[in-house]
Amino acid sequence: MERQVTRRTSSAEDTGSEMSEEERLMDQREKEELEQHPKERDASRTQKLTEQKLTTREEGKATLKNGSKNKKQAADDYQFVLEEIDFMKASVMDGDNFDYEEMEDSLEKSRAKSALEALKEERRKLPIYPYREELLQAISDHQVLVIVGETGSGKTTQIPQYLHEAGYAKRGMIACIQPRCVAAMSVAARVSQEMGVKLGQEVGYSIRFEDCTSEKTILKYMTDGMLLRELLGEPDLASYSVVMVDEAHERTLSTDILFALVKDIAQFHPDLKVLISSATLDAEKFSDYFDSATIFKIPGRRYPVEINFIKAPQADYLDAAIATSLQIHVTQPPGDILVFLTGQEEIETAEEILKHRTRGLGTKIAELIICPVYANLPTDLQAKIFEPTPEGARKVVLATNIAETSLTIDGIKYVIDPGFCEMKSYNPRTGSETLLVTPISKASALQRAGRSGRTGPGKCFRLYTAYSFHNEMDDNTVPEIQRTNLANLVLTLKSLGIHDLVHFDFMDNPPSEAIISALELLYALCALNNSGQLTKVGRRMAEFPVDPMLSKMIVASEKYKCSDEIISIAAMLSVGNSIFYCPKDKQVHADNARMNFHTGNVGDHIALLKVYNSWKETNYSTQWCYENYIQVRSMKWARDVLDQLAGLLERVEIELTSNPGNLDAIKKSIASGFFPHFALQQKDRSYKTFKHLETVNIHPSSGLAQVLPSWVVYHELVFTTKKYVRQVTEFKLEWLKEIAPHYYQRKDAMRVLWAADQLRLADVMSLLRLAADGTLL
DNA sequence: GAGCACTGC
Repeated sequence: MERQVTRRTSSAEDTGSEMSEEERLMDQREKEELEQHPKERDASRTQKLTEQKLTTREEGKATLKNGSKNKKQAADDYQFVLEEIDFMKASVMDGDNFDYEEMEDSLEKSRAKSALEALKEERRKLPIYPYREELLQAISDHQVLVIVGETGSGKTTQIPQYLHEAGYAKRGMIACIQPRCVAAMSVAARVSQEMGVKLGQEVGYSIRFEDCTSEKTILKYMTDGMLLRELLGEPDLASYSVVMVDEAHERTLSTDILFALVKDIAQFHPDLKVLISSATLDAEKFSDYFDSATIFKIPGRRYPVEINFIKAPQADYLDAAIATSLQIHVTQPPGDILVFLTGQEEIETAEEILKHRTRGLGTKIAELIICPVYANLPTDLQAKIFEPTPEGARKVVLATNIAETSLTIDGIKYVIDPGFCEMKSYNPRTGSETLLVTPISKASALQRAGRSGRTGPGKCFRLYTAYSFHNEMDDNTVPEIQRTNLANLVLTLKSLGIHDLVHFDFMDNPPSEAIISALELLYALCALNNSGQLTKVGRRMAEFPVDPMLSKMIVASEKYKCSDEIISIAAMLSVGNSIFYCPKDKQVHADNARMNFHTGNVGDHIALLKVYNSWKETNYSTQWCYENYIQVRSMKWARDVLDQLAGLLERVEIELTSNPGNLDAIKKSIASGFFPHFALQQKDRSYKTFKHLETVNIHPSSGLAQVLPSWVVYHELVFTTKKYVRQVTEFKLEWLKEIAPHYYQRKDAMRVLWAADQLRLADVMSLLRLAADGTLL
């Protein structure tokens, strides 16, 4: 039943001989400079690097202008080791065993005939088309099928249609699960066109904040989280005949849970068909997990991509990436360049250096248009990457991982892959998150390389050695379930009635400490009782699509009569760290604008509330956002979340009450959810966390970073260059008795007294009093 | 004195 993708292999050496003389010269120059300035990557690098570049690159100009000597040696000194990786050759496969006229007749009537003709022609040209019958047979023969479909095979748009044409929709909806909502929307739109029906009718999509389906819907494209939420109301998926999990290799937290639940459901519902569609090498793993499910392979349509590894390891990948971009620009045929960098800061640095260097070269080289792109970049600036490159110019896109899966840019012919990305991992012991520059996996490297071969043959330049690739890089990225806080996942599973989490059949087990600390947290929040059952509080909390400490804060706001303020704060916090936009060149202005919301040192939570309310007062003005360096996109998202939370309040019968003047009530509600996140100030401006005795600092972006109250409650603890607490609000120790007497014990008070350095006398006294007067057990 | 990417009845 397995199909092998046809592969094309060819000699690995030939590109080396295509190097032009200029290229060799550039190479030589770059290498000399790299050797002269070996640099380690460190936190303060940016400044240094920029300064250095601005001076040393002047020499590069001279060399290029004069041309010069020693070409042979240059060629020997610096060259890429070339190795060709094989991809499917672009081909049009024919084969015609399917009657489209018949399909048409059975579909809705209202449609443009000629447009449909063109679409059906396109459908037939997709690589998947010749496999239609065989695929349908396989689905009919097996309840679970793993489908390996390369990019461009047409699996996402065609398989649900094939299933519909084969009559599966008569038994229930055909769900196609996507990891991203843009994909769900755009694919649904495309499929509705192909079927000649109106979007939202037979073909629809369902994503957060938008349910574009109707009674008639038979093909439903939806996000993974959406199906998970639906499962809470319909645990047996009775309204579906087929669930196809697309892009399963991305392994989001939600899809990992879905795998386990769907596997379980399938055992009791033999009529439910399960399709797992994965693009990469881990099909075997999916097959094993689903009890040796059959694997069905479909070739894709992609152009060959030539892979080049660097010969010797580079001291600094950013340096090497910039050098390589310029080298490509000067020596290679037209085609845009995509460079994968780790973050905003790095992209801004690279942009500055590139601008300076190309300016230095003046008219000696063709125009190089530099386009930065990262998730936090305002939408209007992001749009620049999609503008067509003018004749004679070349575009270089400096992107984060956003370009690996989320954004597709046409016209990219060259990919530069330094082999790193910034990744979050979670320490369940301390509850801290770490943001770390990490080597990417082989799967990720393949994905990146593939970005150059979408519209024509491409080239990928990897800034690491072939040896590193084969011997040092992991095959796959560690799945999210193994590097994230599981409190929300555990709450979801508990509300589905799954209690034995340690023996739960995950595809990759999360660390048991992560499950245990999640259970401990839920117990501390009173969401679970002694026997691990969901309490009434827990059931209410599970209704809210936010992390448990946030949902507890919301539930607690009922008591303090400030649910209105609290859901606004929760909505703003759930947007994450992207409310404020701080471009490097306007940092002072942006910082000033941000500090305007901190008057009165009310703390970051209440500052967020002020931001939201101020925006609301301007009638949700975009202009206001620009003036205040605030991301419009984030604010709109917060508004949608807020609407949703308000609706859910009603559902769990919590009255929407406002108590704007009573800041203490708001702070107490926050603390009711976040009491595990208390910290005490030490004399050296750092803080000691009450429970885990971690030494932390208030994040410099906080309004309280200079104020330093004795006691704070924080939203999150992130470990970047230091351990920072972000989103901080003052808390009064005497509130502890009211809020979390069950959580902190006398021994915690004594331990923090013992562990903290140079406490203020007043704080020592308060702690002793707390331990002595019976407040703490 | 700091900043990966997604996403949720």
